[in-house]
Amino acid sequence: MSGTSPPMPTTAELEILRVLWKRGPSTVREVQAHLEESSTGYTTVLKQLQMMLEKGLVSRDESQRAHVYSARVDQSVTQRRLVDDLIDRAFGGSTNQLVMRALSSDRVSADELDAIRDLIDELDDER
Amino acid sequence: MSGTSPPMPTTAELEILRVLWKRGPSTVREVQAHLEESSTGYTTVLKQLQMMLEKGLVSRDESQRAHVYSARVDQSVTQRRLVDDLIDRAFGGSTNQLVMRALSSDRVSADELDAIRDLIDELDDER
DNA sequence: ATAAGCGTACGAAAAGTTTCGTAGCTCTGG
DNA sequence: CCAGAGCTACGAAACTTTTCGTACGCTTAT
Repeated sequence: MSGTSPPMPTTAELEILRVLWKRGPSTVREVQAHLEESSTGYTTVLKQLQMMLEKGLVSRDESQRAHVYSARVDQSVTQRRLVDDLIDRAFGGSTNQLVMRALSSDRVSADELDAIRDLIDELDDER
Repeated sequence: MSGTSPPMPTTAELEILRVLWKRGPSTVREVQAHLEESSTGYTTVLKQLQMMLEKGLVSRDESQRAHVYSARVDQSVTQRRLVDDLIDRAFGGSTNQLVMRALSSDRVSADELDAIRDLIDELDDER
């Protein structure tokens, strides 16, 4: 079988994945139009998508003249992998410390704190 | 003044910083000995530290034959920057979502959840 | 039928990252 | 005094990532 999961997306690849996650299957031109940094040239985006196909990060439908690309990796799984990677690289494997660091930033509203509290209560029950 | 803060550390640089944060000022050899991937060659570590000096990530004391390097960037500030960067790149700027994603991973113990709950209560009071 | 437009494929430049070989200096034990 | 060990400095190879130019094919509107 093919056990190996696709590699971690690079920064540019992640930007593209975010467009695909948000919009669903899209052509190169559509992806390019919806990139934040839409200054990125058309062929650049095309090339990126071709490389991402190679890596298994996206799939494509070639039945139309303009190929249609779809994310092949799940958003939540990818986010999880990125977070876990950062936890390992910068926090010595402690999820806890990452969360503390993220929360002590003064950008989280009271409502959001409530939502997190609820999640913690839920998780707590499971343990 | 010199407003510009040092650039974000790369993966290899972060590994070295982690040693310096943990051990305090160290020689190249000491850093190399304490790297997880201690298979890294001596001159590789030396070169890294020289580049990090150039970038302003570390400082060094040359009063001894074996130069002594110190982290010049704060651990918590660096962690914050890395987390913020990931929040922007992968979570559309939502600290909240990153925290939720990190917590729903089943690696956090009940005690740790308690600690986070306490932090949230504290933060909540401030708002 | 033909030029303009839009699409893919491909090669490769430019920049950043990681790694190490080699040269050369200084200190120390025999 | 001299060989060897230990250190720094430097250059450059091997990769990866990002970006784009160019070539070429298909479709269509005049």
